[in-house]
Amino acid sequence: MRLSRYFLPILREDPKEAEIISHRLMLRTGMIRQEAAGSYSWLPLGFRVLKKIEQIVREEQDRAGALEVLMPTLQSAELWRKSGRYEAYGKEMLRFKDRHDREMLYGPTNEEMITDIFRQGVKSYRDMPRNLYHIQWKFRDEVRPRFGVMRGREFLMKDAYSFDISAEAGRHSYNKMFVSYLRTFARMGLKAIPMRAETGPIGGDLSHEFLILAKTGESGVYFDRDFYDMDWSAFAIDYDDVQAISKVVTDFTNKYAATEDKHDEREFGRLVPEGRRLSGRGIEVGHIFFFGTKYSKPLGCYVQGPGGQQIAVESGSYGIGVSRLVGAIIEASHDEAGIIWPEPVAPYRVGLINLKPGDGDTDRACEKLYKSFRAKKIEVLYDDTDERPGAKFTVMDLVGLPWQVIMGPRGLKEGAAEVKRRATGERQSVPLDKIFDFFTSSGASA
RNA sequence: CGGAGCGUAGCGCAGCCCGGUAGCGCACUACUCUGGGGGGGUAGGGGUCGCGGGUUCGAAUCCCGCCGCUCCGACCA
Repeated sequence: MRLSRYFLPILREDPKEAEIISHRLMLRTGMIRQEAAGSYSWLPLGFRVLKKIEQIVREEQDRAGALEVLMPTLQSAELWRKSGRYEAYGKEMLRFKDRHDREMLYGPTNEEMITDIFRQGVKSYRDMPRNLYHIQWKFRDEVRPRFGVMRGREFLMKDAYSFDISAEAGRHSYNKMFVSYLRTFARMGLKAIPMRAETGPIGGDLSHEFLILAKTGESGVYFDRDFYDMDWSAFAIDYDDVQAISKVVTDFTNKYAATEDKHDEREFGRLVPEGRRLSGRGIEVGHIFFFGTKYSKPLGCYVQGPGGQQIAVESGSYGIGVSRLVGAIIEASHDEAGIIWPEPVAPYRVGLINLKPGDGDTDRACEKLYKSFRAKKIEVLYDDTDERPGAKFTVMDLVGLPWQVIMGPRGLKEGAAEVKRRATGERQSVPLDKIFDFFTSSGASA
């Protein structure tokens, strides 16, 4: 993409409402625009990142055997009455009436609807287990939206729902999601620590939150330093291998990690040696629950077992805050100059900078580079504008693309471009005919 | 929902106390000097002063009501 044809409304000054860094940077780089309290439009740059995160989530859900569906944002009150949550959910649920005076709501979550879908489609234990998920906009009328997309009222969430014939089988479904979450966050360059959690209005007794550490996190967290030394990448595990999956979960849950609501100072002291006790702030990016028959029973979701008996389905639900992750990643990865995108979620991999737009030779050289990048499927944002002649600040640093290829008359004379790595600031001169080797070899991998 | 505060150009703000019909910086447009990183010069464009009512000869400014937004606490992907 050429910057001269892009929609990138950069702000030179910090909008006053943005208190935390991710919100500031998202507004300043023109990723989002606020429409109302806790409600944002996603502009081209931000939307690309959102889509990348969504795609990673999707791939890992699919890998774990979940099946993607899409349920509507609007639901009727009827099902929620059956589960008893229509009254229980409170003012967070946005309610309204349609033209026929039917009570409707904008879905804050989908346990009722998916349970009804499953109930209608599956009658036999032979069709179990199943896990259905969708990635859809939710609305929760938060008392106090804040922190940009981190606590919006309208947000994009991946929610998966598992259906099993027994609690034991359900436990494996839960474990699969647990492991897939570790993989999902790791692919985005995040270490999301699973912590024992409150179950809140979803209900159930088995639940973990996944939190990433950030100074601006909303929850206090206490955990064992050992988490840092664990292998966060090697989860090439067969999801049907019940033992192996269970072992990963055990490894990640038998170390102490708790949010402040669940924190027990005495246990912390007993289980974790002093030198390994860490505390800080965390951002919740995922939350998984196993709630058994809490919804299947009131909603009449039963299947026939091998002996012909009716069995209430055992379920769990598994959420990832997709839009929140955009902010969370920035919280975890930025410096004074701006965002530092981890490669897998970066809106573009390379920023190509023409230092002297209008100069024929330089223009031609940059143009050639730009076209070659595109031909090689390397995502590139080409700054071909003539907006900031004497600038000390760079849009590219602010926007935080992993790599910058800087090209000017001097480089042209030397037959080389300067390649800058955003994360470290390290620069090197790369001969023009070696540029693509550079970006396809391991030298330029994340 | 309790407490605090703010709505004036795209963004950041001044003007309001002491009423006289709107200003600054950045951004934007044109020309120009520039050019290894928020640069300089000249000339410009852009505002229902959140909305409604009231007081007044006259309201951004005073009074009443409403709406929106932000921050601090209790709740949450």
